[in-house]
Amino acid sequence: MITMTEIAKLTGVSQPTVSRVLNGNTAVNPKIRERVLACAREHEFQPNVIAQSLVGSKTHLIGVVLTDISNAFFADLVKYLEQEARKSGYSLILFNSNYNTEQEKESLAVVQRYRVDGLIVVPVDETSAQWNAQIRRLDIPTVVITRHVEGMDSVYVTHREAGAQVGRHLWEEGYEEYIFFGTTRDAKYQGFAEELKKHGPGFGRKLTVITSKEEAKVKAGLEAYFRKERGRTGIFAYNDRRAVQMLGLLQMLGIDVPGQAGLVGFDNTYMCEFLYPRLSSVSQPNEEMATWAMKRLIRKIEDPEKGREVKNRALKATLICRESSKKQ
Amino acid sequence: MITMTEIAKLTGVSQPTVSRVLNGNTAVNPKIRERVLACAREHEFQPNVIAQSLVGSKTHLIGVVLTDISNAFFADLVKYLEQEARKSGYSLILFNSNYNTEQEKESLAVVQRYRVDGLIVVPVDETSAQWNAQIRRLDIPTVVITRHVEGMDSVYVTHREAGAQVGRHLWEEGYEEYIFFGTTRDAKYQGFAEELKKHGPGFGRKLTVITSKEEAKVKAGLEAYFRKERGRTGIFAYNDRRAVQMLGLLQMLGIDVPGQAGLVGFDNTYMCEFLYPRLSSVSQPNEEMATWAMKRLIRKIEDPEKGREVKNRALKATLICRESSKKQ
DNA sequence: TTGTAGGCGTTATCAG
DNA sequence: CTGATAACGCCTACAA
Repeated sequence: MITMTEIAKLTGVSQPTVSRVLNGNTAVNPKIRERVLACAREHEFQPNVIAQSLVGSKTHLIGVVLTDISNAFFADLVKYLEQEARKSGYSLILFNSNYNTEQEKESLAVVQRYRVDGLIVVPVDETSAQWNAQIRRLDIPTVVITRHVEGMDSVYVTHREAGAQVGRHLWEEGYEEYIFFGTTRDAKYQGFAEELKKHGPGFGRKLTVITSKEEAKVKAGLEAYFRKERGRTGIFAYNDRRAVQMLGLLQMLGIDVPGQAGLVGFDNTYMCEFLYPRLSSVSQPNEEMATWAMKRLIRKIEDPEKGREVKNRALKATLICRESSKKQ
Repeated sequence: MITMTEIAKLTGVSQPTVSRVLNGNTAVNPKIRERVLACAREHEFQPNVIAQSLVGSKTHLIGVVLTDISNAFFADLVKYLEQEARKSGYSLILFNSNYNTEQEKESLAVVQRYRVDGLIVVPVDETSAQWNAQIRRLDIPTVVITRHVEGMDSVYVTHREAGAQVGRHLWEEGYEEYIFFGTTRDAKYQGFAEELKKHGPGFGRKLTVITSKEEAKVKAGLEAYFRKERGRTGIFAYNDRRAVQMLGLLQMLGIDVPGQAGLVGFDNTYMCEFLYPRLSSVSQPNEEMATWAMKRLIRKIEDPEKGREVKNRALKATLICRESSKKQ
C-alpha cells in the first residue's frame, strides 16, 4: 500500500503537497496536481484512515453492541443502521454480547479503545448499575435502541401500547376469552391485560397466560384449556416464532384458526404472509427505529451543541391484521 | 481519555516507561510500576488501538463484507464469526453490500482504507471479473464464505450433494413425481435432478420446476399440477422461506402433507420444528463454516507462511427428516 | 503555490 | 532498569 510520502518522493514534491492534491482542499499547480493524481491512481493509493484518525481524532467508526445478531429482528436493524451510517461515511464495528454481561462489558471497553465516534447499543440489562456506570463513564455519544433508558438518548417501540392494540383487535373480532403466550413481565402483556379489563370486570377469568417454553407443556396446557367449554379464544404470542409454534400446536390439536381460536404474533416476520392461515402480527418500525437512531447519533457526533440534550423517541407498532384473527 | 504521555507527566516518569508498565513486557522498578498502574487505574486508561495500529501495522480489525445481513442465515454466520474473532482479540467491521456491486466495491475500498488485517467475504457475484480483480489487488488475507472461488480460500456447503440427498430421501419415502421450487441454475437442483435420474429414465416427465416468486403464479401452477392424475409428489424448496410458503399453499389447496405431497426445505431454520406438519429441511453447518473461516483467516494473518497455500473446505449439509416428508 | 516543522499516541531501538 | 529518539501516515499551521 503506497503512502503519501512515497508518492511525494516519486513525483518530486513534498508530502503535504500530495495531501493537498489528494484532498483537494487548497489550490495547487495544475501540473503538479496531475502528476500526483496520476501517480496515486497508478499505485491505487488509498488513504490510511487509521493515520487520519490519529491526527484528526475522528475515526468515523460507530460501535454497535447488541445482544443477539442472529435474531432476525436485530439483524434487520443492523442492516438499516449500516445503510444510514454509510450515507454519512461512517462504518460499523460490531459486537455481539450474546446476552452475556461480561462480553458486553468487554465489548464496550474495546469500542473505547478503538476511539469510536459513537455508539449504538442494545443493553443486556439497562437497569444494571454496572452497565449504567460503564456506559456513562465512556463518555461517547450513544443512542440506545430498542430500550428506554432514563437520561440517555433512545428509540424504542411502545410494547404496552402494542399489547393494547392487539387486545382491542381480538375483542372487536369477537373473541371472548384470551390467552397470552409469554411472560407477565412483558409490557405487551400489561397493555393487553389492561385493554381487556376495559371490556368487563371478569377479565381475570377470561385471560390465561402460558409461559412455558417447552413444547410438551404448552401442548398439554392447550389441551386442558380447550377441553373445557370455551368461547372463541383470542391468542397473543409475544413473538412470531412462538406464534408459529402455537399455530402448529393448534393445528395438531384440530382447533380451527381463526374460528375457534384467533392468533396474533409479534414482529411481522416474512413468514406471516406465507403461513396458512396468514398470520396477523404486530409490525415494529425497524427501519424508522434504526434510521432515527443513526441520524440522531451522527447529529450528536457532528454537532455536540444540539446533541447535548437528551432525546427519546417512542414509536408505535402497527398491527397487521390477516386471516389468523379474522371475524368469522 | 488519558494518554500514556499524560500518565508519564503525572507520575514523573518517561512515556516509554509507562508503556512498559502497561504492557508488562519488560521489567520495571516495582515502585514505579505501582505508581503508574495506580494512576492508570484511577484515570481508567484505555490504550489507543488506533495509535497502536499505526505503529504496529496491525489493526486487529477484520472486515466482513456480505450480501445481506438481514438474512437469518448470514446473521447466524456473523454471530459465529464474531465469537471466533473475539477469542483471538479481533473485532469485526461490518459491511452490507445488499447485493449491490457498487456498494460492495465501495465497502472493499473502505476496508482497505482501514487497513484491516483480514477479510471475510460473501461476494455478490464471485464470477465477476471486476470483483475478482479488485479482491486480488487488495492483497489482504481473505476467506470467501458460502461460495467457492478458484484460487482463493473458501468454505462452502456442497449444494449439489445436498440436492442429491434430498432426491434420494424423497425417492426412498415413496414419492413418485417431483417438484423443485427454485431455479435450475441452483446446484441443489442439479444434484436433485441427477439423483432422480438414477431411478429411471423417464425422470424428465416426472420432475417439474416452479421458478416464479409471485405467489399467485405459484398457486396457479400448483393447482394445474395437481388437477392431473398424480402419484405422490415430493417437493424440494430451495430455502425454508419458500418451503413455508409452499406448505401454506398446499394447505390452502387442501393437499395432504405428507400424504399427497412431501416437502423438504433448506436451511433448517427454527420454524421447521414449529410447523405442522414439522418441516423436513437441510441443515447447513453454519457454526462450522464460520468457525473454520475465521480460524483459517487468523492463521493466514498470523502465520503468513502457512497461510500462503490456498485451502478450500467443502462441507456437507445434513438432511433432517421430519413429518413433512415421511412415508405414509 | 509550496516546503518545513510539529504533533496525534504508540512501540521499538538504542544508549546510559 | 530507564530515558532519549525515531518512526508509523497523515494533517495543520507557519513560513517562504
